[in-house]
Amino acid sequence: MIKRMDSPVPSPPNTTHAIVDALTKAIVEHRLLPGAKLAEQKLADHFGVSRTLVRQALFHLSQNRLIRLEPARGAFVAAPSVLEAQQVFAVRRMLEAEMTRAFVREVTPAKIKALKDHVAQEKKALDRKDAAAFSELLGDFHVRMAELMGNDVLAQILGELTSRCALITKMYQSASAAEHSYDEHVNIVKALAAKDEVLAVQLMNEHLLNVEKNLAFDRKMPVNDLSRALS
Amino acid sequence: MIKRMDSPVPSPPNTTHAIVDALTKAIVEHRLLPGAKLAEQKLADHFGVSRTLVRQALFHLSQNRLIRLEPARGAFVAAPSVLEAQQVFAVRRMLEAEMTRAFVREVTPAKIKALKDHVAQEKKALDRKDAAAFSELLGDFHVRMAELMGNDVLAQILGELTSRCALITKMYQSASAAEHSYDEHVNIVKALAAKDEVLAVQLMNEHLLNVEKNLAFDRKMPVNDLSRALS
DNA sequence: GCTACTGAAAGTGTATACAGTTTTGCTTTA
DNA sequence: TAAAGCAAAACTGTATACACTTTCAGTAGC
Repeated sequence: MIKRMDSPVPSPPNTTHAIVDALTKAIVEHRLLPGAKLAEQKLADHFGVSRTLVRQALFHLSQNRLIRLEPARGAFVAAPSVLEAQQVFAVRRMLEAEMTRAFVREVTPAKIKALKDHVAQEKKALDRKDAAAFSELLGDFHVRMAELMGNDVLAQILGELTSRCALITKMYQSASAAEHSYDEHVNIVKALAAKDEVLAVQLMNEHLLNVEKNLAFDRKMPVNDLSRALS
Repeated sequence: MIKRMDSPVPSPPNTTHAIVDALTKAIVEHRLLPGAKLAEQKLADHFGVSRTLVRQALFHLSQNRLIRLEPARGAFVAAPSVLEAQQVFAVRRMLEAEMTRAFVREVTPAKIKALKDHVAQEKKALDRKDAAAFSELLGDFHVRMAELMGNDVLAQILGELTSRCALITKMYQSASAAEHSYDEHVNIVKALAAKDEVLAVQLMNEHLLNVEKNLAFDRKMPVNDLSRALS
């Protein structure tokens, strides 16, 4: 039997993880809307497993704050409040300002190239109007920076925060406000390549503030149903 | 079936959470040493519940990185590598530098008083040589700052990071290096009260660097057994 | 017509059963 | 004696069973 060499953060190819991924994707891509109920048996039927594995997946998602578990009532897609959204963004600004500073200090051509490649992917998704891929890539840009710094802990935390932001953004974003983000990423990479620490940090900070400011914090989101979203 | 009323936690929201808390405490207080195996049935017997609840608790702990889950082999108390320890501290420095900056900007007498009260508690634990309580209070100082800023997201992330640091510190700390931390907390609070942003940030940064520098990154920790640690 | 009850249906929380894997300890063999 | 092999024990992974709670439809009462 063959033993796999797993990456530092174990991403087992087990069923639970597959369910987590599928649900995460459905939630951040807004196929499952905030407030939607996630009934265990229905999910179990859909994925062809028992409730046991579904429950494990739901626990994971609740720790990532993508769903809410209400005792004896079940799991619901999270509907982050305005306050929570602002707190998430505040934490991201704290983390990413310092991350950007540190990035400039140990920047290399290879790292810049990796970021440019990523931004190029963003452009492609934007051009072909693939909103879902584009949105995911926008979040991944920040995770990519953390990975390039070689800090797995940072990358994981940022990954969780960007997932939450994806949900928040989808909930509150006024139409087509995301396109500016691409340009801002381009400018951030330029500043990083020029090793301009002050500018890079400022651009990153403004970028995050812009994303937050473009949210329309006065929406009410509807609830939709489960089987359609996953099919 | 017999429901046990556990003395330490008066009214836990649910049983799983009580198990998580008990194990977290045992791990960060080093009654369970890194590498120790956590067998599900033994834990279930100890807590008087079925394996189901124990498994839920173990999942939570693995997401907090306090334990490692190896497929088909079971759960083991985490033994953070030197690299991981450095990454955790790096993230804390990033977060807490900015947190300190923000704290100074919206400091109030009430917040200073809260921090002074906390530091006083640290002193009491130090004086009565209660190492476990002292260690926990040292971590809580940073979480308390986040809470006082009213940012729950930040507080939760810092809580997880300080838990990991508690484990790391216990693993690698050379004897009695923790006492400096108390003095450093005192000085940080002074700088915050004086609204000296630059000094406060510098002190916080140096404090975190000191904690990290005092670690002896050349230890090997033994493995111990389960039933004794929880009794 | 509208609210208050009631019982069935659906759903969650926990325990248990069972299959497959790993570990262990004994026995065999060179 | 030490290494290899093998079977039993222990343990994990998943499914299922069952008790208890919530939800909901339908009915009685006003």
